[in-house]
Amino acid sequence: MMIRDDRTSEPETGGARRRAILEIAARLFARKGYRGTSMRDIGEAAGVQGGSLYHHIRSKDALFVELHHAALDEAERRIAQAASQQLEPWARLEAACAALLEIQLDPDSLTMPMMNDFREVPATVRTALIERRDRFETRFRDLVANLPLPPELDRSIYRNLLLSQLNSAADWVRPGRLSPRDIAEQIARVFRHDISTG
Amino acid sequence: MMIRDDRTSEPETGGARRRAILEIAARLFARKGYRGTSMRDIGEAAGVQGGSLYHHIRSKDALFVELHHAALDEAERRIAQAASQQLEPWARLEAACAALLEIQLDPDSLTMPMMNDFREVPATVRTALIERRDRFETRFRDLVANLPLPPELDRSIYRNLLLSQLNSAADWVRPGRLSPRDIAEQIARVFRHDISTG
DNA sequence: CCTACCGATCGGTAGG
DNA sequence: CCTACCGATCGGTAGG
Repeated sequence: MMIRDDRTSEPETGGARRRAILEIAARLFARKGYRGTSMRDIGEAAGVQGGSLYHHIRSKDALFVELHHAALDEAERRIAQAASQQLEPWARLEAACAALLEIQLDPDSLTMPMMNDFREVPATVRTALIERRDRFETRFRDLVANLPLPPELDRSIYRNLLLSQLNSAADWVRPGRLSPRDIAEQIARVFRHDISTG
Repeated sequence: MMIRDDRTSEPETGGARRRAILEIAARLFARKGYRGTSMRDIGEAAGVQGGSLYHHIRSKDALFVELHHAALDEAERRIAQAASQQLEPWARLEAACAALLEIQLDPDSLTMPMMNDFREVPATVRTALIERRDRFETRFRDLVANLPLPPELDRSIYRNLLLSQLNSAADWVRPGRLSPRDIAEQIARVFRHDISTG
């Protein structure tokens, strides 16, 4: 997880301390969910009292939204980078899938894995999350638009199916058994349907 | 949601009252999740105080597990019934997918939609849920085993991909826009890969 | 089925 | 960054 550090500051003070706290919070949210992670949990992991965190953040809600946005920022970067290495449409799609899966399946990526359980989050937070996620998913629109799909496949549904497939992978993949690339390859094979060549 | 009524009793007393409470609780759990639904919420929806519910149930945990198991019991029945109407392997699979999707996408089915967020549930409950779900998913093993899949598709991964696809549909399908059958048809098209005919 | 309460926990704040 | 606390809410119980 890359987190911006606005202020110029000595190591382990100011912005650096804040960044460390954000990373700790991200790990906890990813593992235990929004409601399952208390401010006291975060404080304990950071070696301070829960109340002391409010020197660095405004509220639990704001913290979560900030982490979510930073996670999607980084995911977009990595996916764009991976796709740009490929020219052929299916290869581009598979590279993007592999990049997203690597993020979703890495237990230490601190990046995304919890970003799907929108229901356990307050309504105001949910609105912000969904808006950002919708923008993120737009990045897959061109990737899918360039595929030579047979006409009986609806591209909008196809894109949603692919994205939900990628996002739900963490729910069933047993860590260590299958690599993100293995899963990405199988997903690519299932989702590959050329209009001409079978 | 079908809930067993063990005792013979007059309408709206004993078992009937209990069943009504279970259905109310199932609806709330489905909409708000486990942690997002308090016993007081359930009591309010049932027209009683939260504490009064403990005359009918032992604990929130036990209530949730009971609802989960009843939901999977009914889902298994409906899926088996739908698949049995078809002979051809792909048709059987599509029928099973449509049956499961109808359950997952019906906001009033009181049946399953919340059964995926295992992370917000206590560990002891989670164990029971996962065990039951694994047994449920076994029902799809034969359906997949009978498909004439090309050898480069791993049947175990394929089955997991299909199930997670079906289970995550409720997260993105906007109710009313697409029918469960439409989604099932598109999923069937994406997942259909014959070994011989393209 | 109710009132009244328990111990625990939550997000957050005051005041230093 | 701490101590000490707030008001709210939680699952659950006692006693009727």
